[in-house]
Amino acid sequence: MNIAEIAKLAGVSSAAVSRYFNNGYISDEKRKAIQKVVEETGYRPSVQAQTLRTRKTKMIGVIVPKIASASIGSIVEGILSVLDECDYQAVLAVTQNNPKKELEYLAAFNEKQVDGVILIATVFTAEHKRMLKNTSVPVVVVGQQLDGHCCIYHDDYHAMYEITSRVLEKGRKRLGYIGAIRRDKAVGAERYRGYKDAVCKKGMDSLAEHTVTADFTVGSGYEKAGELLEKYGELDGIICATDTMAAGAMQYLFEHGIKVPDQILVVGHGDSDMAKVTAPPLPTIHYSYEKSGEIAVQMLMEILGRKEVAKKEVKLGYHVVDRFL
Amino acid sequence: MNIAEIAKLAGVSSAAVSRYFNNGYISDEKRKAIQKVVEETGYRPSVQAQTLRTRKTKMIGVIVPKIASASIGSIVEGILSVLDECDYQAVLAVTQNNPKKELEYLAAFNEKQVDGVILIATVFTAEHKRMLKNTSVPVVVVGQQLDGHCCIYHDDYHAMYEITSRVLEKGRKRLGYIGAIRRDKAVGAERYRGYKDAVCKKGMDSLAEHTVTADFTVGSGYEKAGELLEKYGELDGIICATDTMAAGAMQYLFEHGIKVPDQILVVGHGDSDMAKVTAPPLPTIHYSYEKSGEIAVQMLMEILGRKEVAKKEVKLGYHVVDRFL
DNA sequence: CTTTATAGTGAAATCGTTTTCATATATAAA
DNA sequence: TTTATATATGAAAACGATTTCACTATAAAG
Repeated sequence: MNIAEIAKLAGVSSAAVSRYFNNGYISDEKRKAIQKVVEETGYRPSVQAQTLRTRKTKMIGVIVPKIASASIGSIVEGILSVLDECDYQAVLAVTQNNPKKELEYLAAFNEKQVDGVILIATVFTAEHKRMLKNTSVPVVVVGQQLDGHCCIYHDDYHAMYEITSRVLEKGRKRLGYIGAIRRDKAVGAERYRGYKDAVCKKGMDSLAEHTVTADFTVGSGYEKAGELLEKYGELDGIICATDTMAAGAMQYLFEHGIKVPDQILVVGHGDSDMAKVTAPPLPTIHYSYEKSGEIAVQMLMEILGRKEVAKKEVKLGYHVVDRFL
Repeated sequence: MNIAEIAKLAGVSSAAVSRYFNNGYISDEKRKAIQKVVEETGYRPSVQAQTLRTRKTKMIGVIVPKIASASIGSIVEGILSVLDECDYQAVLAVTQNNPKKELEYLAAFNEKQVDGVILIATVFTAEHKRMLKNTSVPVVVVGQQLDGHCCIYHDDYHAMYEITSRVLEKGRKRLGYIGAIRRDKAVGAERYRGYKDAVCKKGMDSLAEHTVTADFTVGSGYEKAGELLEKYGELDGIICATDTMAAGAMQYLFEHGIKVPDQILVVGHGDSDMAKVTAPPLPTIHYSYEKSGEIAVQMLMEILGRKEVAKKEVKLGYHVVDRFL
């Protein structure tokens, strides 16, 4: 059942049928005739033929490091909801934090499989940047600030600065920090910088060194909490770069009979469900993950609409989820 | 840069170039010539043209109720990893548990946008079944048993039966159950049936009525735990149909100063990270979610390979994550 | 009564492949 | 020497839409 057959049945040319579906010039008379045939046959134009001819796939590539993650899941949820409104679809690629796969997918999408790409990556290498320069499809980066590119990210620095300051204001004097790899600019570098600046501001510069690096899992949070306590002795506060790692740390403290928050105050970052269900629940930072996904799509649609590619950065705010006693 | 230009540059016909890419008859001489030109130009065949001609999209539609969920995230992760190996891509559709959207996406995918569909749904209505009967693309259902369809699911009944029995064997006598809507066959009906049969087996039939229904969120687990205690008085055990709801219940008990497990033993279902980070961590049931996604893809590939559509059911096992003292 | 603009139309070209078909050559078997 | 078989090839016909182009018919303007 193709456009030619429909045209024949309706007694018109296939051009007319095409116009019927694309609001071109067409008389009421023919419109009616075509409508009738279309309804009777249940005909739908072939998406692949349209794609070949128009060079528009109505698809957006979404590249993520992993999908079984609360924050990324929320971003993707936001992306999909707006994409659905815009009548676009998402093809999803998971890189498992493998930079090679990241570039591979970027290249594949760039080979004109999709109209645009939303990239959620943790680490941007020189090669990433090189490749991003030479893409022919528009790319929007989410979760990381990246000079010269469309991106939408959170104010990691001030968020961490503020929550650390609040912990210090509670009178905690011996903090430790469980962070992420520094090459991850947002989660690794910026959040640590916020922590560091906050402690230094109070003249407690030595605390800036009380730091270990975990890998985003509960297990690593558990392990690194132990390492932290072993290395730096008696702490009265642990600041974590993510809720997941904070929850792991909580588990360690629970198992070792250390009272939270009496002995050690633990704070997370991200406001995931996990921060809600530890005992006690964790103070944390709320980011609008879903919103960031939505904005990313809106930005992409804007770019796809007018051909001018206005490089734009959007920095989103945060708020402290204040569960301090 | 299309196949004709490459053909001209290499001094061959476009058929030869096509054969070059599809392992058809071709002489070494011409193969070399074509390879040279392809490398120089960086030519890649147009996916859309191939799709139009071959009617194979190399895409699988994946329909999920939500993506920001630990279990679904794992399934999707499994799906994507195998899909990647098979050189397929996934187009992801999130229905937000809206059955209308579910059918909508199913219809859209069926309109020949994808080669196959993996459907993760919670509730199957008559309309679902009717639509599934008339699909032209193969569909594999994950997480639910569905007569007459390819599906892969877990042994929810025996899992819940076993963990409930274990709780009873620990001497707990007054259980309560936080379940999900019964229309969700796997999580709602089967798990409840396991609970019921376990308590009845011990002659404690009245416990089968100690039940409330929550909606998969932490908040609802919290709320319904309160309701359960209010309605049925002093309980010494709470069995939950999901970890998330169990974690919510834990939060309620923590806030109300009820000791777990001394006063009330709480168990979850699903072995998510959330069950690891409550204090104490929750006994739960482990399912191989990722594996189920992998198998779903393998099954789909098998169907796509040979044209015979062998309706197949796969029931996966479980194991108890034994955190009982 | 021309000229001009506008709405409406279909034939045919185009998008970039794969695949059928007809044919040619080289090798093996009879 | 003939016949059968396997390997190799390109021209041309799909696949199913959109869009350009040339052309009417009608209305409005001069």
